[in-house]
Amino acid sequence: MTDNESVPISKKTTTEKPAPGRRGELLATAAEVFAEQGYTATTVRRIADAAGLLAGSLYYHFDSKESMLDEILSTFLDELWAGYDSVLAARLGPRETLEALVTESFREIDRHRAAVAIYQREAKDLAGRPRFAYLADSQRRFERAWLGTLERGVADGVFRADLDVRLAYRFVRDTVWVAASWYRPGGAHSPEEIARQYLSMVLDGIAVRT
Amino acid sequence: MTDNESVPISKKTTTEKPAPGRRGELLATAAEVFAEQGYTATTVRRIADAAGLLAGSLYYHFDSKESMLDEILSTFLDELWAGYDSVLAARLGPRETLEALVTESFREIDRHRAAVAIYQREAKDLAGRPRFAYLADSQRRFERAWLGTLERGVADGVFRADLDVRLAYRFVRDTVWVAASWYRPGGAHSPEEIARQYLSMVLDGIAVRT
DNA sequence: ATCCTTCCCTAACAAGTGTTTGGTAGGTTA
DNA sequence: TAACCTACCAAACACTTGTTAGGGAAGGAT
Repeated sequence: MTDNESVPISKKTTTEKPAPGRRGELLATAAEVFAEQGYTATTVRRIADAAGLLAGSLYYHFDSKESMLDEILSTFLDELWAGYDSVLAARLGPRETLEALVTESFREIDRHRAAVAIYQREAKDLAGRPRFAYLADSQRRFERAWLGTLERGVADGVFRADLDVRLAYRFVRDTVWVAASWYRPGGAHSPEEIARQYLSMVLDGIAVRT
Repeated sequence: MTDNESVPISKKTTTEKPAPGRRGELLATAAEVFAEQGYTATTVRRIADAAGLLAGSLYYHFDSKESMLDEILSTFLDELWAGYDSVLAARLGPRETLEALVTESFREIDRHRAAVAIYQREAKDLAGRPRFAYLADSQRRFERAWLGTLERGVADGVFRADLDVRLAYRFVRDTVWVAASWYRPGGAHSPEEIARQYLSMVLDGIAVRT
């Protein structure tokens, strides 16, 4: 069911974000380890190992293990919503909006692969805690954006009306974001190419038209 | 067609598996907690709490926490492959095989929701450990079944040839199994109904045909 | 009445957890 | 030169983790 392309943890080969200073480097390393092993399964000693320092030294840069996770997720979500908002602000038609959202999503996966993987794994549990309330907020905004686009498309007659819209929403949402679990930046396909193929499947299906 | 293979109705309120005796009850409870919080994040004391006994008492029934996970996953996979194999043995056409596999998958999600969720979350990490080598085996069989069906369909001209088959495989696979993260048995839709709608989207797309 | 099986409890163990404290080497600034 | 800041280490802290050992209550079988 799931792929098993485990990548050995290296010290500095992260293709991740342009990190400002040491703090950013450590965050990128932590994100990589979190994504690979899960948040709770990851010990601060493991992060320190991967970063080349001792566990206690991490606390010079961060308050706690949880605050690392917090900063990783909130940074990602800020950038995600910057992209989404500019798409939504363009007020395109439903189909064009969907296409733009999907493409933007794959670009985010390309840039924040680790953060997306962490989000996928842990968001459901974390959303309950007060500190991570913004995750639940984000989920609601997310649903409004996608579900609204789908409903508008059904009303305009560009999306099929014989489908459960809510089911279609989860379908589209999941198909896009689970890609973070197998996607590796610098692979065979660019984010835009993957988005194009995904959109082709979601919009027109994989069956030959008769 | 409907398998009324006389499954003994347990007196517990869990809609999960038919549990033989106390051991099965405990396994079902553990699966529920694992699915909710993740395996490593779950303490044996938490499982014991949910089951109404003390942590140490679990070790009368099981060797270790890991063996609980093992039994949950292997039991699920055994049943999954029983279903898949009978589908594959029927040697239907590519499209019919795909439909049958998807439908069977949603039935498995319906019956083993917790186990599927655990599998989704942890399989990637576990597959490396020798004890869970069967997870990697299962992944390979899985890929062969789905990818083979898709390739056969392309060769037969029933599936589109202009798509990356490997991408399509991951697309179909993921769309089906991530449903375990939101599906709740006894909800508005039956497994068969969800399968029908998913298949409609995967095969024909969500866009209106022009 | 005795034995045996099933099931659980109490109490502890060693290892690992996130985190704190005090110290220090090296570069930058005053 | 002296003071200061950055980035780290070494060593410990209180706590939680999975797990074990020994014992006992209930009930059916002999």
